[in-house]
This record gives sequence, structure tokens and C-alpha cells, in this order.
Amino acid sequence: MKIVATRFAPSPTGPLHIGGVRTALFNWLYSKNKGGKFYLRIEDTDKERSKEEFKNQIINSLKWIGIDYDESEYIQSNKINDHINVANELLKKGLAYKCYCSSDEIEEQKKRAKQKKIPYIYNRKWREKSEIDAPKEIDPVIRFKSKVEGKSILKDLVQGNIEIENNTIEDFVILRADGSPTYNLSASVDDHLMGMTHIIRGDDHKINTFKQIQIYEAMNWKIPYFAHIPLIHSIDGKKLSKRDNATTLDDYSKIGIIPNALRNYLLRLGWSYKDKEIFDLDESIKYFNLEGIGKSPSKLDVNRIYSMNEHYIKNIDENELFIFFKKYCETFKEKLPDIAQKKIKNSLHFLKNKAKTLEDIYQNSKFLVIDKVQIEEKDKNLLDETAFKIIKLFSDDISKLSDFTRETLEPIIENLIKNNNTNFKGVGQPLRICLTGSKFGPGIYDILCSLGKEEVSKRLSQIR
RNA sequence: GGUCCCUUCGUCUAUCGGUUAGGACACAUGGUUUUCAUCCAUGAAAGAGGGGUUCGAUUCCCCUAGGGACCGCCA
Repeated sequence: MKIVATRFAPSPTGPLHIGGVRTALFNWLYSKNKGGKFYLRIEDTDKERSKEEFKNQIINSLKWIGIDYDESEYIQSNKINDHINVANELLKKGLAYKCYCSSDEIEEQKKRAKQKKIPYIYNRKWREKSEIDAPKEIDPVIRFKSKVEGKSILKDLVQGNIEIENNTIEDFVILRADGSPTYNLSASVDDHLMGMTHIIRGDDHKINTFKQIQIYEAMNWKIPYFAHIPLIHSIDGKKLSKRDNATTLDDYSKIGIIPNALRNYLLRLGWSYKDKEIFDLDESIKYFNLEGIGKSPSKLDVNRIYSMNEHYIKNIDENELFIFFKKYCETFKEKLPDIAQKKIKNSLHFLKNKAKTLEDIYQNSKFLVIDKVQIEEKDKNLLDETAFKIIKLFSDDISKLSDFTRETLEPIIENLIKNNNTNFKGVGQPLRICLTGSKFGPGIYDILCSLGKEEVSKRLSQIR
């Protein structure tokens, strides 16, 4: 039994979006599950639109979410000669032919088909025609001789058997007039050369698969297994496109989504394993299979990405979380000074409890590192004379404290409540406002202990 | 227009002929709490419609409707 080999084959003509990442993830997980290989192939044969920056973005996205690939990226344009050779071989075998139709002629036929509302399909005009009749001024394209009779069945691992009449597949171009190979040729040749056993890709490739299988058959190559996964739709029910907003990984990392969470979300979008929702990396690999992939397209739900993120923020190891946070700040906010890092790291255990994203942690941590407390205008009137009195008393009380912990602070606050005939809010709220500038924030003991005695005294003394 | 695919709560999904159709997110209500959250409990919420097959259909088949993909000398 041959070792399982899968690949992800994006074209670097735009930023990789979340649907592509899911395809990559499924391929990667499948090969990991089977102990196989996973490759990245950059399909950069569209010279006009392929950009180095997109290639880098693709590679970085995969890296960010934790998908690694065997060997180095396979650059399709480096293999063009192999593709051309196959085209020539097909030509020699009589399984492909030169077509001398001008683009104008083809366009004309398409237009006419549209007017008559009949499906356009190339009329195979040059399939049997002699080249002696060829117009000199036209560089021919090479077309593949598709089957014209009978039916083909694709045994799809996700969709089941798909049957199609062969005459609906036209004699597709495999070599352009300029001699360059087209997608269906290049992809088939590369997949064969790279030894792919399983091709897991979006639903939108289904018709291509019928073409590619014919190339395999013509060349007498072993046909890989195919699995066409349903597409991800945006909330309006359409296929995600590169032109949609907020669908690249960068967009999610920018708002403070962590890779583990997005990976888990993407895994469960269109795939399931019983009722299980949370899959750590090892579990993803252990349980992933093709049987769990659903047949219907699924909609992207940002809400769920947030809640998944919240779950991961609250549950992953704090050191790991801090590494994500640090990286996040460096990339999207500011490089944190060591002292700020230390303070935040020590406070992560309570900061994370109010956070859905790394951005939230960043916002929540601000009170720790500011020089001077700015009290929000709307909260100023909450500080009345009683409040100032209590703050003064509190300051006096803690000045005698050698040990500044929850245990030593609790009796102080309880006494204040009792002696001033108030409740916890009467003490906690003014303290919180004076120390953080807002009436919202972490628990009062978390604030006090994370700031420390000196900083608390300093901030309280600066009031008024 | 042609070909192909899909259809269970708002969303992601479980169910592989017999279930009070389950879970998760979101939502609502209540509780805990020290503000905001968290957390806990409870609730509302689904088989597109119509025919078959069957003792029995969400599940199998057909039709209709709706949605989607593809129909490039792009990938």
C-alpha cells in the first residue's frame, strides 16, 4: 500500500482566504492521520496575476495556523517543461490535437450560444480536420480529445458517485497558443509526478476532475482518490471569494484570534465527530476522517470564531497564551517593555477571564501599565465626599501593611464597610475608579494585588 | 440556458428505518458574584413542500421548490 500523499495547491493571485485554509487543513490532517505526506504546491502559472507577496502571505498563513509541509514548496512554474512534454506526448499518441480556431471565432460561437440560450461547448471542429487546411497566420492551441460517448463516474470520497455524460465535457485546451500549459494539464501532471494518492479540494473543482481523470487515463497513470469538500459560504450564501472582506487569516489575527481557536473552528466547519466540539491538535489528527465531512456548504459564523477563541484563551496554558499575546502586541500594537510584560504575565490569570480576544486582554491590561489614571468623565460624579473619605481611610490603613495580599486586604475593606455603614460597592467602586479610571474592570483584589502597595498608594494619593 | 451538487433549530452539526430529534454557539430568563464579565441552571428554537416504499420515515426512491458550483487560451 502506497503511503498517503496529499497537497494543497493555491494560486498566488490573491491573499489566501479562510476557505483555502480549511482545504489545506483537511489535506494536512488527512495525511497526518494516515502517517502520510503533505505538500504545498504554488500554482503560479498565471504570470500576469501571480505575485510574490501573495505567495509569502500563503506560506505565512499556513505557518501561523500550524500547518507545515514536507520538503520545500513546489513551484509549479518550474515544471512547465514537464507539462509541455506531456501535451506533446498526447499529441503524438493522437489523444490531443491542434485547433486553429481564432479567439474571435470562439467568442462568436459563445455569443451565439448565449443568444440562442443553448449551452456552449467547443464544436470539436479541428478534431478530425487535416492540418493541411490550417491557416498560416494562427498559432494553434492544443486541445485534449475528450470522450464523446458514454458516461463517466467519479467515485468521490465525500460526495459519493457522481455520474456525467461525457459529451458535456468539451475538448479542453491543454496548451495555449503561446505554448504554455493550462491548469488542467499542469495540475494533473504535477499531481502524478508528486505521487498524490488523495486529492482533497473544493467542490468547485468537480468538473475539472472529470477532465483530469481523462488525462490520467490517456497517460496510463494511476488515478488518485478524490474528495470534493463543500464550499464555505459567506453569510449571504455565496462562495467565499478573494474579494470578500475579513476572510483572510490576517484579518482574524489582527482582531486577536489565536491560531488554535481558528484551527478548531475551521475543523468543525463542515466536519464533525459525534458531538465533540473541542479538538486539540493531537485529537484533530487522531479523529480526522473523510467520512465526517458533510455534503452541504456551510456558512461562516464569526460569532462562533469568537466563542471558540474565548474558550481557548481561558483554557490553554498561560505561558502559551502569553506568547500569543506578546506576538500579537508586537505585530499589531506595540512592543511591550519588559516591565509591562512582567506585570501582564503575572496578571494573565484574571485578565483572560474577561477576554474573548487578545485585543481584549490588551485593553484590559492597560490599567496596569499607565503612568497616570485618567478618570472617565461619566464616572467622575460617582466620586462624592463619602467616597473620598473612604479612599483616604483606605490609604491610611494600607500604609501600615507590610504584607499586601488578599488575605491582609480583606479585613481592611470589611472594616471600612462596617465603620462607614456602607456595602462592598461603596468601597469597591471608588477604589476601582481611582485605580483604573473606570468603574468596569477586574475584581478589586485583583486590581490591588496586581498593582502592589506602592503603586496603589501612589495612585490614590494623586486623586484630587 | 446546460451539467452537477446540496436542503435537520438563526448558525455549526448528531441521528447511519423505530429517539420526548441530541449537542455546541448565539438568544431569553433566573441564580452566584464586587462593577463588567466569568460560571451555573432553565427556556425558546429544526427535519423545505408533495408523493411513494414500509408495520413504521428526518433517514430509502421520485417530483416540486429553494440554494449553490461549474460552464476561460484563470487557477
